[in-house]
Parts: sequence; C-alpha cells; structure tokens
Amino acid sequence: MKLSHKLEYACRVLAQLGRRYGQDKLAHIETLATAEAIPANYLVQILNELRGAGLIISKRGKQGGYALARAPQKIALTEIVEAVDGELLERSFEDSGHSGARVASIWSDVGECFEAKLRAYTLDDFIVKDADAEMYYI
Amino acid sequence: MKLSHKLEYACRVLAQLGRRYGQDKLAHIETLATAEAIPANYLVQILNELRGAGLIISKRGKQGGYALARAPQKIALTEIVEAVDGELLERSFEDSGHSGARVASIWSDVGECFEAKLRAYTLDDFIVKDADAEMYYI
DNA sequence: TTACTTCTTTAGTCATGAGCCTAAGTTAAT
DNA sequence: ATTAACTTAGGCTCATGACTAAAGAAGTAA
Repeated sequence: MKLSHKLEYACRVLAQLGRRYGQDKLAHIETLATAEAIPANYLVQILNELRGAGLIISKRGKQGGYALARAPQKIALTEIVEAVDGELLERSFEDSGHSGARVASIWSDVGECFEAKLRAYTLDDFIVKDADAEMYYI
Repeated sequence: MKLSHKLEYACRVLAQLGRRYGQDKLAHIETLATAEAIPANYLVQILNELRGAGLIISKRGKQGGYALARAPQKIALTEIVEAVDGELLERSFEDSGHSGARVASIWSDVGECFEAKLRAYTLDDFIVKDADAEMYYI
C-alpha cells in the first residue's frame, strides 16, 4: 500500500477543492499548492489529468481557476485512482509456468477486494470540515 | 494491484516447492526455473531473499537444492510479500498539507483491509494439486 | 586430495519512470 | 492592450526494477 506522491497529491488537492464546493469562486493553482503543500509545477500536471478524467473543471484567464465537477459524495475513490494512477487497479497477471494460473486467480481475488474497498469511499470522506478541527478543543 | 515480477515469481516458485513438500529430495534452481518459467539468474536472488526470511532452506553441493522450511499451510501470503516486496505492506503516508492527516488515515484503513485479506491466504491455496488438473477431464 | 556439483554473494548493466522544472503558448476579464 | 490565469510540450536527474554474469564457498564422492 505504498502510494505514489502523485496519488497522495491528487487526494489532497481534491479534498481541498471539496471544501470549496458550492462556493462560486474558483481556486488558483498557487492557492491549492500552498494549502496542500504540493510543488506547484507538479500540481499543474495532476490537475490536468483530473480534468481529463472529468473530476474537475477549469477556466482560463482572469478569474480563472479550478473547481470540482460534481459533489464530493459522487466521486468514488476508485475514480481518483483511475484518473492519476490507473495501473494500481489493473489486474493483469502473467499466466506462465506451472503455477501461473493459480497465482493469478488468487491475486485477482485480492485485487477485487481492494477495489471494492476503494469504491466504498468517496471524496466526501476526505474532506476536513471545520467542525472536525473544533473537536480538538471540546 | 499490479505486482512486481519478483513477487509473482516468488509466489510461483513457492507454490512449486509446496508441491514437493514432504518428499525428501531437494529441488534445483534450474528445475524450478524451468517449471515456473522464471529467468534462472534472477530466481537465484529471489530464493536468497526467501531463505533470508526463513521461508525456505537450502543445501549446497551434490544432493543440494531448495525446500520449503515449513508446511504450506503455515506460510501466510503476508509473509511472502514481506520477504520479497515489503514496501507493499508499508503504511507510511505523508502528513503534509491541510488534508494530509485525513488522507493518510483513510489510506491506512485501506491498507489494513488489504493486509487482512493477504493474511487469510496461505501458500497451500497456491498449490496446484494433481487432482486439480484432472478436474478438467471430468 | 582432487574434482565436481550445486548453492552463495556481489557487482554490473540497461531501460524505464517518478518527480520536478522551464518556458513558451492561449484564453478571458478589465 | 494589458494582465492574470490556465495549457502544453519538453527536458532533466535520480532511483528502481529486472536481469546478467562471474567469482567464491561448501558439500560429496572418487
């Protein structure tokens, strides 16, 4: 379960966009990069992939920026993974050697379990609401 | 769930050794490499790691070779993964940025689920018994 | 002892990709 | 027209995965 930086960054930036969902202001790259401690130059590429996957929308020019394409509850974790690190969900195992088929079938089962777990989470679960922070002071 | 070749090879070669468990003859690298379609030179390294992890034993010289260190039922899939690709089970996520902690906690949960799934499989599940092959002809 | 067999250890190669940066475009609001 | 933003393409460096190779050590048997 070691994640690529790219995937961690994607989760964080989407969580950040999720907090802003509903406001009509768009978020700037620099703002997002700072808030989530992500190298801005790299974030650009990630945001591009997320847009390509239809998870976010963007607008150019003055007043431009990024926003979530739909409600956080409607974005499953599997979609995020597919958008930036698709091979993590791939299930292609070599069927070579005497035990190849058996090994492949067991790992396929593991893969299905993994995918099911991811599908059960949505972006909403990632969003740090202000109420969460307050809890520490109660 | 894309596996490294190394991990696939390890599963296959252990399955092969599992089939031979109980016989008192040791298996040679060349035999194992051929049976499981694994580059022999690479297999050498994998077997070394498996020995280091205590999953197999080896003997040099004439009559030398490799064998499982214990019964297949007593080798959990987690142990195989730890032996050759430990970071797959690691759960270390950056806690940076505004959403870092939340993201890390969710992925930790996914990681725990993944590990539990792996722990439930043992090497015995990987072994292709001769009866299995016969099933195709019934 | 000597030769032979088999594992053991270490070093080296090669291709690939992650992560990050630079810089020149393009668009839209003012 | 100017400016603030996103867009796109490319390049760079370093680490890693997957092998290959070969010298070394340990058993076995003549």
